[in-house]
Amino acid sequence: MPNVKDASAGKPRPRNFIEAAIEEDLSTGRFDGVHTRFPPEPNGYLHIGHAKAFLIDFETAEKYGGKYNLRFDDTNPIAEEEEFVDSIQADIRWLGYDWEDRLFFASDYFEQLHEWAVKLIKDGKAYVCDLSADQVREFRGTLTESGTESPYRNRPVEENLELFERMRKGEFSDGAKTLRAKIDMAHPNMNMRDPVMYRILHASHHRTGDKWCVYPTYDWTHGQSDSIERVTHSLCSIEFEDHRPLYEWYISQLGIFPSRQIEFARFNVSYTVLSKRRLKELVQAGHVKGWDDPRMPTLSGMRRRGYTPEAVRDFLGRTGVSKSMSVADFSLLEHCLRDDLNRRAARVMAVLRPLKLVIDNYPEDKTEELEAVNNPEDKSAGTRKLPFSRELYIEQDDFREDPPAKFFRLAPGREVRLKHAYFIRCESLVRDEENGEVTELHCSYDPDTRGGEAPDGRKVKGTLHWLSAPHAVRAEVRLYDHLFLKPDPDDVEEGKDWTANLNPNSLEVLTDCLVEPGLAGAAPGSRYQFLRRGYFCVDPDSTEDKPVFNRTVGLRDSWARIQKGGESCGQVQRP
RNA sequence: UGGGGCGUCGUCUAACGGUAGGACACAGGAUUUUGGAUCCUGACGUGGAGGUUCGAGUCCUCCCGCCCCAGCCA
Repeated sequence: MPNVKDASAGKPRPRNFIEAAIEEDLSTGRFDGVHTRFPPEPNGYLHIGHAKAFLIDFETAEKYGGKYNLRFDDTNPIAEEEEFVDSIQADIRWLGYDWEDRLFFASDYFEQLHEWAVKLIKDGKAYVCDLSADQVREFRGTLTESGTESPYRNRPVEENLELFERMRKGEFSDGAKTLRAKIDMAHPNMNMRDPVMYRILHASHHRTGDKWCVYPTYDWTHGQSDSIERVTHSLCSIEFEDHRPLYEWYISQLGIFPSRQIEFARFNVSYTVLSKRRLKELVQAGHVKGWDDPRMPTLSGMRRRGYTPEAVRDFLGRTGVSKSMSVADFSLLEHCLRDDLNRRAARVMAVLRPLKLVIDNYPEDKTEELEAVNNPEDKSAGTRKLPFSRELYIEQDDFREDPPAKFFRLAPGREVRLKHAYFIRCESLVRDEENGEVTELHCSYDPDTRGGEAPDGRKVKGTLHWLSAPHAVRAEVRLYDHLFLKPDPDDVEEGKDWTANLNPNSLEVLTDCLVEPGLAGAAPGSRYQFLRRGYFCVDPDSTEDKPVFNRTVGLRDSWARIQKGGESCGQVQRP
């Protein structure tokens, strides 16, 4: 299994409340092993919140030497599609997990579930109800008032059996009847007020086709599926806590393997939203380009953005497992990303907003090759040759005609180092006659500083990245920032909704960037560190002659912080 | 004003009834051929009030606050 481990791997992880419960079960003999499951509904793409959930399911099983299943909870044919069955598996595999031969579908248990429903009917524990959806709601009562029993509640067993059979055959229209468990309409827990077990749905299911006209509800399916698979600990999110009595009721009425449901808090991340409904809205309203838009918290979006499975797992592992409301800091994710990428990403140079620079005392027709290390954190990554010539490009913001305090970069009369190359001094500049903007810098270089070191021992405060004009390759770079302006997207003024917090600048596309010649034709998914800028990943939109890069995460930028003054930051990334 | 759950630095989390610790974030410094990385330092917390105890984040009582539930969604 995924043994790659994060920095925190060595330290003994304290036991969380789930592990404490499991150890209790093991010591009392309630269970003699641990078997878990991840039960996604194939109705959308997985996001980081789902990842947190299956990480808990899978790693908990592994910790106790047990197995885990992947089971699709496909009980609602109207919402579910084969496409998601595939994407969900791909996303889980991407994070490094393998359920081996334990891939299941709740729909595999439809026949068994039906038999059990018949048993409950025969036991007088379930009945066919003719109330409409609206009536069922009215009869259910409210949070503070108990409900009213359905007039169909005491139908004879034989009649229930016959009606249920006819429901199955499709003799009734959608919604005309339901099969309900007979529990207690006055129960303080709404879930126990005669919950619906089956609804009539003349819909085609992605796996069972048109075989069924009745489909089981979540409550009637989940616990029994766990039981069939002999899942010991059915870990789920906290909103199912008040479903537990029902989960246990069904299992005990049936007298089958008693899986235990344990709930944990849902996972949230600052500056984003994690509900399928909202994610869908972002896609449909065109706020993002699709489910795999690199700004999306979906696993497919994060993958495209260049996030590594190791960093994502590290992030998820560093955040807690508890029952209290939790919002993980996006900055922790960024930290995990930088930590991982710093060790493995090859360094290259890329100029995002080019400013031409001519070295007047460098021979016009000369080109030389300079050696550059690929990764100072990993000597085994080796070195590469970089072409250097008289005409170069540097970053626009690496030059200031009138440098502010603490600005260490290039300015008139100043000397800086070109990374891996030479010391250069700015001698003069050329302006655009119309608007007065600086369009070109003229510099001199010191041939004795080849490689970046001065024999006389003099120092420079700044080191810039650069590209040889005739050798550079054109590229498109997409810069991403938080999707929302506030840590909590719901933090809006009266009358406005979460979309008011959408960050209008979450994507900035730069089309005239330049990168090292070695990056032409880089394979989609390849990751690099653009020196002094951040970590970037090749996007699938890349073409033979024009690579496209996504900024995964910027480098920590203490200069940006100085410029911003005391104002706290972390959210604003500018190259 | 029904039921269920949850409250420890800004965030996520530790702490047999015995010095409230760590990580991220933040602030300062050292170092540096990336204003990166690395290293050092600092500031910041037990929702509140009582009670038990030599001693309470931990035990008891009351209060306050937040989240979930009235789908034939999951």
